[in-house]
Amino acid sequence: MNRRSAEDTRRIINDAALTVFSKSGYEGANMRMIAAEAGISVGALYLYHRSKEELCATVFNGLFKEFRREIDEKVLGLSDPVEQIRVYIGTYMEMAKTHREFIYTFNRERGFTFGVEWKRSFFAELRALVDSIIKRGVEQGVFAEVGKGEATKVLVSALRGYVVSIVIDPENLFSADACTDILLNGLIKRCGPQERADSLQ
Amino acid sequence: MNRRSAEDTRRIINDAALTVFSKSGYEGANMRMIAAEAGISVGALYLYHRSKEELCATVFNGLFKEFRREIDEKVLGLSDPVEQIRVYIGTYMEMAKTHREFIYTFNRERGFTFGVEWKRSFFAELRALVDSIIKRGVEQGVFAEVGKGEATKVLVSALRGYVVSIVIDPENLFSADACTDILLNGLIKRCGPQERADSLQ
DNA sequence: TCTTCGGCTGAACGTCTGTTCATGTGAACC
DNA sequence: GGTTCACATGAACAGACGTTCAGCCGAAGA
Repeated sequence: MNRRSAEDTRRIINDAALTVFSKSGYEGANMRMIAAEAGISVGALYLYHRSKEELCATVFNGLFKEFRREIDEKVLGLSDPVEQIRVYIGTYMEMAKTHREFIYTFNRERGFTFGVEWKRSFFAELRALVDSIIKRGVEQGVFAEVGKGEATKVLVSALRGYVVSIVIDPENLFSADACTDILLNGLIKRCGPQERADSLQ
Repeated sequence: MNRRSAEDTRRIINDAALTVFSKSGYEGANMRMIAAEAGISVGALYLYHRSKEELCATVFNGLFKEFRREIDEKVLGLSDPVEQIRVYIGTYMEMAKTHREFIYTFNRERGFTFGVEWKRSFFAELRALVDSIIKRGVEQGVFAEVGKGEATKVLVSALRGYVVSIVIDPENLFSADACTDILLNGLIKRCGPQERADSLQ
């Protein structure tokens, strides 16, 4: 039954691994589960990947690149910082919902310590992107300056918390519009002539 | 060497369990580690707790009560909603830093599925508290109304994301003041006569 | 001194894990 | 038909885990 090419098998394994890791986490998943999901033997996994770690790393790297590409594609073309923030938030939330568990797993899993370096650069890149958006907004006089990059961190944290909520507390999910509204306009009621920017509800 | 009373041993075990679970997570921790930390034998653990699950549940429940008590004590006495939000954020962040890993572990750990019910009620209670603060603020005309409880969810998520950052991305930590400022006043620059409320920087 | 008993020990057990390796299989070429 | 080779198998291994249990220890009462 060696119909399949090595290339096909590799893809099948990667897909199965993504499915299983997403459903069970890194430590919760085991090689037998992945093999079963791929309809393949345990031994075959080791023909394509040196170890569980390396398999997980491969899957993660693919997902990261996809995420980064999509965010860049949608955000970098826009010129209005307000719009950029809105789209960033929307895209992030969409991606998070699509890859729910895996993103969360890779954020958390203790056993997945080898990915630390990638995580750092991943977060750093995303933060740098948001940072540049906000900085430009400040220069244009649209955004207020809050601390040194503190606004970026709060925004990043809100989205990070959103991912957590997806997995463990769905009741806490909010809409992208509401999130954008609050981060842009704040909770305090504005009573001056200045209206809430882009009030969407 | 049976100097100690059962009560003392029970306390020693709970303390050790908190330490080990915090450091290694639920799945990462094992009974031998907890026994070693407590200076006790593995068997003794089972004289006081039926299983690893039950031990973790005990530790978690204690921490939850402490957390809830402290939040209530500091927030409920205040009358100004703005001040309540500020103190809530500050207290939450302080508690999170103190119990870093454990809070995060209990938020996440897949192996810790049995605590799901407690988690739900824990989150529900905290959300209800914030919700009531914001609702009162809206009634008093201090806060703008955003969706149905959406503001609460964004605030909760920002703090939840803060906890995540503590553990996996310390570079993303922000100050309580900055967080309060952004959630209250938003990112958009206010150019009317209305100043940023309680601007702290 | 002997018995009882609360408190404790840690080797042993069964199960599950990541990984290996001797072996099988079928297509493609000689 | 025979050989080669890429692809694949799954029983077996070594280690780690949660849990158990036969037994130890020292104080207190008889």
